[in-house]
Amino acid sequence: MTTSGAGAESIDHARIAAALAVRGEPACRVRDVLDRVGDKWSVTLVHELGGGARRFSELRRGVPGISPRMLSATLRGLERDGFVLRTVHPTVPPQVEYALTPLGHTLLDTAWSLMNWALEHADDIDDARREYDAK
Amino acid sequence: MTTSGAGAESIDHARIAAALAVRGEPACRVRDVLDRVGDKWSVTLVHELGGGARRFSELRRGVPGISPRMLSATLRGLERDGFVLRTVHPTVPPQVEYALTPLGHTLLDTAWSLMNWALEHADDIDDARREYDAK
DNA sequence: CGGAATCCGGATAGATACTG
DNA sequence: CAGTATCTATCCGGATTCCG
Repeated sequence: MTTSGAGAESIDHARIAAALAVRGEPACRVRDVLDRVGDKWSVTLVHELGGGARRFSELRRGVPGISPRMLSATLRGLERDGFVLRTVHPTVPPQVEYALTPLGHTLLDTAWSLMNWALEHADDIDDARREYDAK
Repeated sequence: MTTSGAGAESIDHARIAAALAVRGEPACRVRDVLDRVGDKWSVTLVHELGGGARRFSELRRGVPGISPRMLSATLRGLERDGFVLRTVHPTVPPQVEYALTPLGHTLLDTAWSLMNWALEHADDIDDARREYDAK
């Protein structure tokens, strides 16, 4: 058993099991976080904002393929959960800045560890797929 | 130990950015992993298998709400990526066991750190939502 | 027991056009 | 510039039924 660095020291196994068992419960944000990590743009945007505050159109350029609709909707969700702070500067033309909150930065950290795991094991996954598909 | 889940020590920022930018690329399993973590049953099943090998109907009972269709499909996906080993015992009636591979265990470790983060910050998220919704 | 096949509804997300 | 509105395609996942 690899008792690796973070996450292994004090996992509340029972609470995680309970959190996974149900959706939409009050104290069970585990499912919400997994859903968010899995949605199409949230992690990408959080990652982008990890480099510093960005404006709407900067994000639009920095995240190729995202539509204004999804950019707006995803940012609103991130803002609602307290991961992103939205600041409107009352200028003409209007200027809106998005930045990670401290909470958003901790999310980015754990997302990084997940993505880093994915990079480290990408070859293993590819190998397994080739072997599986060979049959 | 090769990987510590903390994620702060040697993140390949550039490769992660590249991996997030595109979907379905050869070496970019980052997106695949995020999608898998976000899908409805994969993490739950991996978590369940973390407790030891299980048979199909054991999983069906152990994971309330899952349909045989999604159980089968999710297990096949996990098997294809090398996270789960499927063993058929040629008995009557047939008996099939699913177990985590070593790779699957490392996935479970990183998933744990993510879920643990979610548990730790569930209150923060709830607070942020209440504040946001108040407006 | 351990699935596969089929059908179907709701959510997710893309494209496009328009506005303060 | 920073979004919203609408319309639509797609896909995920649930229910049901059947098979080896």
